Amino acid sequence: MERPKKITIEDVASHSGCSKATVSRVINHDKRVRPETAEHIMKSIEILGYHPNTIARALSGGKTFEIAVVVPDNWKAQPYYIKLIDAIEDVADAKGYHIILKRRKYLDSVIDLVNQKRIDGLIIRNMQVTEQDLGLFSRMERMGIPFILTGQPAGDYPFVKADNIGGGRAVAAFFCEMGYEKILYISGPETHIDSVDRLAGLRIGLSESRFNMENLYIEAGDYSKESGYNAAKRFFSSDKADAVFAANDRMALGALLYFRENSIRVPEDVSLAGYDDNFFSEFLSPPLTSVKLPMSEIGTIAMESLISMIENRERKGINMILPSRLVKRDSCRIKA
Amino acid sequence: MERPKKITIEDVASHSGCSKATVSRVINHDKRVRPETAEHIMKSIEILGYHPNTIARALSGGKTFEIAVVVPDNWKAQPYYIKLIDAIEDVADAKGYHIILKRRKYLDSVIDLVNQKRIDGLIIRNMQVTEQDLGLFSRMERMGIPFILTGQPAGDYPFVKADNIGGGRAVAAFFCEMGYEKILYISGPETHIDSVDRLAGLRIGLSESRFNMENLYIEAGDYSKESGYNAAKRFFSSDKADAVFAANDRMALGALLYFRENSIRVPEDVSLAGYDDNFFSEFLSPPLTSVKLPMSEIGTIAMESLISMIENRERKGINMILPSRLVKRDSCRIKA
DNA sequence: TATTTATGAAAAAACGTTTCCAAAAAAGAG
DNA sequence: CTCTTTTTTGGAAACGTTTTTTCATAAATA
Repeated sequence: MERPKKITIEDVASHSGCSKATVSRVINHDKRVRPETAEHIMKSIEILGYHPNTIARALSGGKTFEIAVVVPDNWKAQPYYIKLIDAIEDVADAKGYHIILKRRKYLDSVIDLVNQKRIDGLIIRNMQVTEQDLGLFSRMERMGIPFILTGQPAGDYPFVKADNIGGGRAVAAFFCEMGYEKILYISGPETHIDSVDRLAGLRIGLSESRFNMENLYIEAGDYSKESGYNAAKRFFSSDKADAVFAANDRMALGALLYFRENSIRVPEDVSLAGYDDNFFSEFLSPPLTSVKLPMSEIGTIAMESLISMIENRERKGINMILPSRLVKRDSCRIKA
Repeated sequence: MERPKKITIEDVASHSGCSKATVSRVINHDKRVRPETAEHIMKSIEILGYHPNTIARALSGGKTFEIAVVVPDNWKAQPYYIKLIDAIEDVADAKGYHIILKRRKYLDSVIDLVNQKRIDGLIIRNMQVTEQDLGLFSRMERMGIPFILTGQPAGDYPFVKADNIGGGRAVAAFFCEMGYEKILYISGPETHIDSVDRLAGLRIGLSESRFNMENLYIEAGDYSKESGYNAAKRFFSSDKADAVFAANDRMALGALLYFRENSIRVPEDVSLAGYDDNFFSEFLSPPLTSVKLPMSEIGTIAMESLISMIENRERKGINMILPSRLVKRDSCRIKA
């Protein structure tokens, strides 16, 4: 149980014959210290193996080098969040930051962290914007704690998000290229901007290819596997289409299950595409065509931007929309 | 940019007419303060809306209420880690702790946190034990920072892990029940204790059911999908078996792909089981029989135990092995 | 009644930084 | 060489707690 005897700034001061103040200035790269003095102190630091105590630093009004990352409660359902977090951590570590992970349900505890100034900033993955969110946002703004949204933009706070319109458009272009003439879109909840944007993109892309809009049908879902199943059932029990585009992969999976149960072959009888490029998509049979979200890029850019806001006391953060990529797999086939 | 004026212990002291020391004692439930005084102070705290500053607390030698959770570099491949983390966070939040997430590759930064006493404890998911790990473990022990392993036990440090032997045994019992008489085990890396344990469990279970051990075959893999594919290919190109048990789901998936390519029907021609009950297992066709790891339970117990070590200054942590559960799905069928 | 012992509360020291302010040293101007 | 300006440095306060020490009062013992 040996106590290795903490080396403090005091020790460095006495060893180098300077004052604590000067040593502090040296470690913080304050330019108003004579170069020779600085070098001398650096040597002492080296010899003693001194490392500044970050807690004391934080107390004295400095930074904590911790940021919070808030993910949705059910992030388990979307393993791509791991990519987001990994990217954030990569940037964070390079700059000496640590990340505190929080699910949305524990927002109260995040608010505590903010009030206590225990974090230098936040990255929030918000799928919708509640009153509580807005309260938190404005409080953070008042307290001067920077944050970045990586889900839905809100107010004019900084955000980094995926281009859902572009994704829908890419699917449309692909569908037209494959010769589909009758298309079913399975939507998410009406209030959910992602689903709305994807549909908007789909419409834009279809128009661009002179698709006859009367042959675009829409069934409502709620992002769940079951709702995808039911949407497919509602439509296909009395009708048929060349292709189905679901607003997310889980609904696409639901539709796939319906097709399988009813001997509708994919892609021979109907082509199918989803969105998110969820973990399981490539393992389905047939592997599912989907749109891959740029989660790594979002994480990287969000974190870089956040750090820049923290370190340069920038008030204004970025607004950025990153392109998504269509991943073509066997669930779509050219129409004969 | 209004500064809401921080309320400190000083304010509470003057408002209540007591000293900072007494207020501090009240917040920390020190019993040597007269109940009436305590109540009076509590009222002041209530009125002023005082919340102790955790950074100052930490500096003054107290706890930080932060713990680090270390996951493997490629945790992305194993989405069940999210369950582990969620369970840890649930317990943590209830007790007022925050979790700092770190991948194994950033262990240096974890060591910094330890040296600075910026965390009260750690939960480490370690798949193997390196020199660097052992160094960290012994340093933490010297510094009196509690930690718990949730992967491989090492030294006699506390751990919580899944029962791999029991899982293998359950598969064996199930296989015998289904009437399989010739079985292929696709192993993981030889050095990997999980795979070894699963095989050991398989052997135990088979013996218990008087299986003829000469009909147990083994092909080596390395946990990757490709290695599963190749293992299946090596064996089935010149032989056949009633059932295949892969040491993890990804290899089972690889085998499944081989079978599909070679028109070997699952489960009609061969039954298949994996391990981990990975996210995609239930979405395969056929859905894959697998062994589900008790990740939530591991997380809960690890965190509860860690907190108990932290708060009671317990030296000795727990050693615990939690049962795994066989999840039967359509990839296995009774042998005619 | 005088002396010791508990008990409750205040004052002060400690934790390790940063930063403000003033003093000292160096540099520049005349 | 003196006076002013600028640069560099040191002392001390501040950050908000916990903890140790000290002190006073009330209760208990002699």
